[in-house]
Amino acid sequence: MIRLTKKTEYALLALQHIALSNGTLVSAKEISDSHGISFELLAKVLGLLSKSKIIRSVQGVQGGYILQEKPESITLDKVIRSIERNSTNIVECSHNHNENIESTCTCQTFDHCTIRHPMLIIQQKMDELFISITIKDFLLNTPQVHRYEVELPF
Amino acid sequence: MIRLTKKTEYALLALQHIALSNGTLVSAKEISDSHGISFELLAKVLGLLSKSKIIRSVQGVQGGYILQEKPESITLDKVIRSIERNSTNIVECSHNHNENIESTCTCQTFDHCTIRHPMLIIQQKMDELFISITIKDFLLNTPQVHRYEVELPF
DNA sequence: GAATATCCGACTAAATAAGTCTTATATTTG
DNA sequence: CAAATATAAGACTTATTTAGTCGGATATTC
Repeated sequence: MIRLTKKTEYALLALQHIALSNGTLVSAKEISDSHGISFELLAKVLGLLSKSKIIRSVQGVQGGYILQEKPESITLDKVIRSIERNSTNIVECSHNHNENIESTCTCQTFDHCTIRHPMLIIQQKMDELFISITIKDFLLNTPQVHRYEVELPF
Repeated sequence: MIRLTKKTEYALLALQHIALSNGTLVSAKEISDSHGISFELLAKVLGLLSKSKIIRSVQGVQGGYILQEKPESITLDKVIRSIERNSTNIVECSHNHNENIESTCTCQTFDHCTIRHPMLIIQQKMDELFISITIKDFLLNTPQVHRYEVELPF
């Protein structure tokens, strides 16, 4: 199946929630409760988003998460690359085809692969699509509409 | 991961191979041998492509497969829908969101899902992308270039 | 009738995804 | 300082999906 993982889904849900929270810190608990999703799994996802500097975390009582980038600069591409193991590659070898790194490719037909070129084109178009979508697209046409009222870190 | 399955990869490989075979019947063995892939798995894939009328099969000695549609009308979308279990849905519920069928959706937040709308947009754009790519795109810039020499069934 | 090829379903194994649990660390509040 | 709350991180288990294999049936040609 061509499918975003639950982790990525939770990431988008969380980023939307945080973006709509008027620049205040939001805890993992608040997000998991309000969407009825696993707290532990969400926490892991938030950890990954922190590590890739999309959000910033504050520990301790009254701690939580806040965006570290503008919603319109957080692309779906960035989110997926933060969360999913093999980023956005649609076939096993596309990273080898793409970049000139030493191959750990198990594809037996690599040397005479006849679909390498068209696959690269598809890969490129998917990347473009994922780059064109941002968290800003998750803020309109949603149940709540909020506005930033406090100073944000960007 | 966002990834086409090996089955879909094999389907594209096979369709390219058949399209380049001058309208003659091609056996599963020929395709699996020439690309070094599992014969059994490929045979299964070819069965699915036959069932969805993308190719036509002929049993018996000298049997094999032939395209039943023009390369430019065999879209990646059609291929994926023939092969992959849940077609091209990027999240579990997008088919429920899309069509008005009775939901078997396990998503707990369905009734108040805040990312439903943007997800649908993404789904649509991916569908458009997959429809825009056809087997014709797999016939240029490949190692071999052939031309149809015999009458084809379309 | 033998050889070759598709057809089809059951089955196994490997890989990935999803979810849980535990412990550690940081920060605020009383 | 101690308790409470929140993130951080890694090990672990379970479920689901994907990949691959096997065996037997059917159709066609020679």
